[in-house]
Amino acid sequence: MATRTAAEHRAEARRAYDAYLAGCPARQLLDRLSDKWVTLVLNALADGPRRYAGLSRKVAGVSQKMLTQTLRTLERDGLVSRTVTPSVPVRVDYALTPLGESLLPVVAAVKEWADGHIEEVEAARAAYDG
Amino acid sequence: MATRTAAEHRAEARRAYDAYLAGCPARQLLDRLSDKWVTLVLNALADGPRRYAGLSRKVAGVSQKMLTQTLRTLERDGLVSRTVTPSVPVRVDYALTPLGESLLPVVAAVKEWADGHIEEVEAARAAYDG
DNA sequence: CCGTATCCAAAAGGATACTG
DNA sequence: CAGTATCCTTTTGGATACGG
Repeated sequence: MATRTAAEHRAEARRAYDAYLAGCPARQLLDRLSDKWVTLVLNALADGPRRYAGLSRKVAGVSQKMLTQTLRTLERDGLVSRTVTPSVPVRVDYALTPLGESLLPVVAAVKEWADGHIEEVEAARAAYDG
Repeated sequence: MATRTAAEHRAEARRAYDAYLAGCPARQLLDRLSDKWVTLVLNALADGPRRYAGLSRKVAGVSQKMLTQTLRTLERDGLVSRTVTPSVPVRVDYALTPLGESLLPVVAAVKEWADGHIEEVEAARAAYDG
């Protein structure tokens, strides 16, 4: 039996990790949800459908590229619906799907926690830095 | 009064956005929480304190660099405590602080949602791609 | 109005080597 | 055991220009 090098050990560990990821889609989904634009866009759709320009205003500072990219991903994942009205100019409405609605309370809770505990966090930072 | 160029408009909008961010620390905190390693490490500490190596095993695939960086940030933000026992070799324990405990249900809910809805998301993706 | 396409700078993050 | 330091690749994401 051949001696195994450290590099071979590492390569094997990495394959095992990749396999685990492939076999655990929930981990990948968790990574997806851990995106700031996802959280912000879902929260922006909390109180009803919005048009593209409306979202762009609500989620201040988001670039066209990131907004479109995030919306496409959310649509593909079944969290957001996209409705095109073929007027001139075209009108596009985004809304939470039932699946997206089921996620909303969760991401809203994250936002609320941030709102409610920012002062404690800042105090901790000041203590740590000082 | 001078005519304002498009570039100047953009620059002003960007300053306004930056100012808003500076005045809204909750937004920055939300961005922090929207980090996959943060979610994973906090969940890894859910059932009690863990040592560095233990966390490294639990959060499979995390590099030393990212684990240390995440732990330092969480410690600075007051979410995780770091306890050094000066034995030989040294022993370091990480645990959730009360503040971290208050956040745990929220991030645990995100994880649970991912676990419970991954099949629906994958079905949506298949429908979107097909 | 609602995007897409491209380029490019900045940041994230893994690999590796080394230390108390 | 629990890191730190460095290099270097990959990814992210903003700016800009253009199209249906």
